[in-house]
Amino acid sequence: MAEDYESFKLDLSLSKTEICRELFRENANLIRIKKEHVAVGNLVRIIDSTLRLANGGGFQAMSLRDLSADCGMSLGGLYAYIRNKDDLIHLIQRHGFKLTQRTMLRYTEPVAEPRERLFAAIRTHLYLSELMRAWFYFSYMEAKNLPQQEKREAVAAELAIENILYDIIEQGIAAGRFRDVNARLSASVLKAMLQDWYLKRGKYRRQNVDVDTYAQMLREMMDRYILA
Amino acid sequence: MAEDYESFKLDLSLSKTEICRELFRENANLIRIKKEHVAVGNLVRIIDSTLRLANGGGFQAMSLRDLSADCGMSLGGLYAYIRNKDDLIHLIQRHGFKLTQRTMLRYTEPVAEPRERLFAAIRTHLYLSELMRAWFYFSYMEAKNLPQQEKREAVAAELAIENILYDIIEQGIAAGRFRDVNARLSASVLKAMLQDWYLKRGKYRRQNVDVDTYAQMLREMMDRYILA
DNA sequence: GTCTATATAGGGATAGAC
DNA sequence: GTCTATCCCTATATAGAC
Repeated sequence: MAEDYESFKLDLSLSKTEICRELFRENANLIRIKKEHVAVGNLVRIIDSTLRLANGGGFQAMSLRDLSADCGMSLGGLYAYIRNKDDLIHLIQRHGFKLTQRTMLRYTEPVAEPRERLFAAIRTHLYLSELMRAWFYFSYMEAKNLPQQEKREAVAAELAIENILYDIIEQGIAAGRFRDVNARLSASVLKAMLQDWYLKRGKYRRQNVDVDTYAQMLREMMDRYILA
Repeated sequence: MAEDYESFKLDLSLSKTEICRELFRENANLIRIKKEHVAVGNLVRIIDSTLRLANGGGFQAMSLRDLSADCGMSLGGLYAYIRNKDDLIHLIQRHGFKLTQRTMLRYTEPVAEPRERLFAAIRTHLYLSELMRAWFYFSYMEAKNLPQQEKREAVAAELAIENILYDIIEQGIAAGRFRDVNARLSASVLKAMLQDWYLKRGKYRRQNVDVDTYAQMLREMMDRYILA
């Protein structure tokens, strides 16, 4: 994979428009607008505004009037893209998880050596969350406010990401490259450190820690903990 | 300090009533009820319900009508304890930070040896968050929904807790017991792992990981990362 | 496909009885 | 010190014009 964050960005070349285009195609049944170029352009603004407003004061506190004002669309117009307010969370979350899982696999599967593979996983997660900070933050913070069924989906999706880490660690242990640690628990605390990167972004900026520095820190931590 | 979680609980002997008694005394100017035994009893129920309801679906989504029904008090009666809904967050958060900081210092300051002192900090944080899980979870999740001024207070309070970890690590480096790591960054990621304990409590329960197992895991991680 | 106007419900907060 | 009744506002969601 790419050597640093800037190369990763170029390699992935993931624009807001492209993200929303895929999101539109996945949810064509739900969205009443049929012309792709119209729908995608509006979705970009709707989601952009949702993330900004909700990450500021919480999703519940953001009224659809606030949202429509911020994204430059009328209140009635919004309802051509969603059936109700909660659809917005679901839309954003589901696509985020899908994208994360796919990207994690794309950059880890080609790497055979366990230690490098784990590092690739660490970097991919950090890089992607750096690129889509607001998206990740929103998904994390609003997960608990979902209705039962969708909450379970969200928990399951989170677990799927964690399982990618778990599998790498297990594989490393089986290959004798890693010590015989508790792989599940190791994956969990690694995940906690990965998530802190987007949850406390401001703090790390104040510390002058950039994403590659943070990645190196986690690599060293895991190396020391886990290498045979 | 105590050897395990159960001994810690006995040593600290912190009941809901005692927590709310102190909270009442600190906020006597704000609370209109003057008889301590009356006020404390009601505060216990109010806060208990607030934590349960807000941790379920978010603080904004919890109406004061829900709250009054849950805690068995009338809507009008509630307003003798708070001036407005946001007071509830502030009340809970401020006292939580105070209690955490005091408890952390109480159990770490007597320990001179850096490695043991760091372990004492780890265990105290985990134990306290185990004892007051709902409280910690609430404080974390609702911090971002506070108005500017109070949000800054919350960030500062969080930093004060992190600084306790930072100071211990710095001290260990100065004493030559720890490697010359980035102390600030080390404290930050340690904090992330400590917080994951109360943020993902359900996950760890499903893994059959109890608080002392988790504490040992973090001790080993930090040992391997930081020992000279 | 997007708008304005509006229906309907439920929110926070207060007044004043007990 | 606690309750009931109520004020007033803003929320989500929809109807129907353009």
